[in-house]
Amino acid sequence: MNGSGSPTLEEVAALAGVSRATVSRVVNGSPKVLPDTVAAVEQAILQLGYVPNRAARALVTRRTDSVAIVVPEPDSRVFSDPFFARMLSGVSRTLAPTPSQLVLLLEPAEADDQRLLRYLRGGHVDGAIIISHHGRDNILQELAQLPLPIVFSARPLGVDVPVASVDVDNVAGARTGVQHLLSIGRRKIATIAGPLDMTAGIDRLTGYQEVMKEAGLPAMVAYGDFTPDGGEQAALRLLDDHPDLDGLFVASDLMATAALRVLSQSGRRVPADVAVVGFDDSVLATTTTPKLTTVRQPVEQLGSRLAEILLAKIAGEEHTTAEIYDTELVIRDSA
Amino acid sequence: MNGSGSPTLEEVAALAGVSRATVSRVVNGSPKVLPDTVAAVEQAILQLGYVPNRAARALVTRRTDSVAIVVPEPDSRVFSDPFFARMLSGVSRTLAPTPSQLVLLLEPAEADDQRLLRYLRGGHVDGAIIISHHGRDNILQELAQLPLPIVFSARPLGVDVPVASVDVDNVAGARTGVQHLLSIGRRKIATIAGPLDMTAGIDRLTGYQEVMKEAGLPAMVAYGDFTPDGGEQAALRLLDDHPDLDGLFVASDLMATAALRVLSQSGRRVPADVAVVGFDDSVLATTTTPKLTTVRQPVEQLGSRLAEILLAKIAGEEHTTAEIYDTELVIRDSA
DNA sequence: TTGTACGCGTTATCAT
DNA sequence: ATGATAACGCGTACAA
Repeated sequence: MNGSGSPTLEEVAALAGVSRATVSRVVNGSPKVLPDTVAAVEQAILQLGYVPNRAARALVTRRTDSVAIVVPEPDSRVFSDPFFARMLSGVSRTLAPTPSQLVLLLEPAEADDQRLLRYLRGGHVDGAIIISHHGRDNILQELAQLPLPIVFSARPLGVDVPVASVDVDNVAGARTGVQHLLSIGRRKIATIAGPLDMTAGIDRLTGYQEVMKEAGLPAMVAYGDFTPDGGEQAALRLLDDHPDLDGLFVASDLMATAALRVLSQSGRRVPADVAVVGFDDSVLATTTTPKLTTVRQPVEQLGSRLAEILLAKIAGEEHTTAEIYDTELVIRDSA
Repeated sequence: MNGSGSPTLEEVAALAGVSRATVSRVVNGSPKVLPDTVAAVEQAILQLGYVPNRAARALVTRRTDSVAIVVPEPDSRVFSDPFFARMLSGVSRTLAPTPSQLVLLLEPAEADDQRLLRYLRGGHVDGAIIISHHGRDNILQELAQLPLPIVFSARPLGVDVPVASVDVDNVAGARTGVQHLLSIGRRKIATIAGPLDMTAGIDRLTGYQEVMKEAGLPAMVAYGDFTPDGGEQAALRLLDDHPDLDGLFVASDLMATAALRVLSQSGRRVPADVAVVGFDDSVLATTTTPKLTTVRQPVEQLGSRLAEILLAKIAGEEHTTAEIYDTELVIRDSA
């Protein structure tokens, strides 16, 4: 026993009557150790409750067995959206059976980008997953160029080097949603789009615009910022400008919930007067009245895949492609 | 430069023309270093982009500068509730200015408790925050007895040793909510309680029962599991058993949203026919129709305080008391 | 004030 | 198959 209470390799070796090296081999599953020796060592490990010292190991292997999940967003919007928790859940699920631990790097207050970059460059983690929504400054570009395995949760805006990323097909998802509104007979279809400094905002708007154009219908757009407040403002503007609209495609469930409320308060029935389609299929979608018809993104799966790719990159594989996953229309009561 | 690309103390020393030890002193802010020397060293550090190797440092200091946030819940309910993200945000906020990193320990699949305990005992982190909702098995008891600074996010059920914990006054919060229903003239007040293996479930029910008893009114209770589905089932049962109820106190916003929907579908108007009060003040509360009146818990603050206490314990302070924070009634449209 | 020298617990190389 | 032994990068008595 050393001072800190944890037994060391040395002590296990002494108890098992072998050398440090042999114990190390057993711990790391080396094939060339006599079964008898293995048994003796394992017995000693059990008896002492030995746990390898990660710091010592990291020092020599130059691997930390930990990966970072980075949220380089100074504002707390990320947290109010259930999206983030689902992502985390997915990442964690594929990391669980590996030795890798999840280190959370958040930028809660004013952006101290240099600190973040220093940390990532300092060899404290083996790789990083970037959950970023905005193309803020050029932090994404700097992250992309780090000499460290990195994957992005969405095609990072304004980055001109090839990166690995995982995302849903936002354009196609939006198309599905708008087409559904068309298919149930709506013609005066407006959209509440997300901010244009996020790929999700841009692409979902594009999908809406494409379908409307193909149908020969005029586009009606208001912008929100993916928050309930933003959704509310946008919905009010829309009703003001186009009181006769009969369909509404909203770029996120969080904003859609607010829109539903605004519609209801304006005396409109959903879906009878105005049919509403959201985007995400978050927990929120089933808490509204009526339940929200929405475009589901498989967020947990994205997170899971993100982790898989990162692990592969850490293992040395090249990977600089954008993986795109399909969305799925979930029809409930609002459209 | 060594193989990994990061410069070492040695290289900084060479460039600055001093010894390793002196550089180390500068890095760690030792007071007795000549200003000139400090300047020279800092210049060298900057020039080389030196970052201390955390593994090497941890090896000798026996501190890891990282704390764990542990969610020993095998099911994913934690993630569907915005509560968790807010907690994380609070913890992260007070950790940000410190050197400590946040390590996330989740138990996504079947509980591998021993693995978790081994990890925590292995000196990989300096301390841990336990976010636990259930009194599952005796994992909490085992955690509480670990030779490691630990704080709990709520008074842990079934633990008979003194522990440090932070929570809101759930009894008082529930009382406030129910009293509000009384104050607006409701007399047939039911509750949707949480599960009785969580302190939040028990205490909020207690608060409800106390107030009802004091008012000489009969209690009407249905149980949910803090999910929307559970809330829906409970609401249906309640309406079935007590079709004439005019007030409803729901132990969580997530369940309350479902209850609102059930009430609406049953043809009842909220708050005209039935007034509803939730608990949490999560993002959900403003997404419903009508907006939810609810008992706010300062979740970010709890997380923040949790981190503060943990840091203090790591620094050597004793701390085994339960800190209780106040809730606040947020009156919106549902009651 | 600064430098020397040792030890932290592990892996990896090289003998045996 | 196993055992010495040398790194890994850093902090810190102890010396100077």
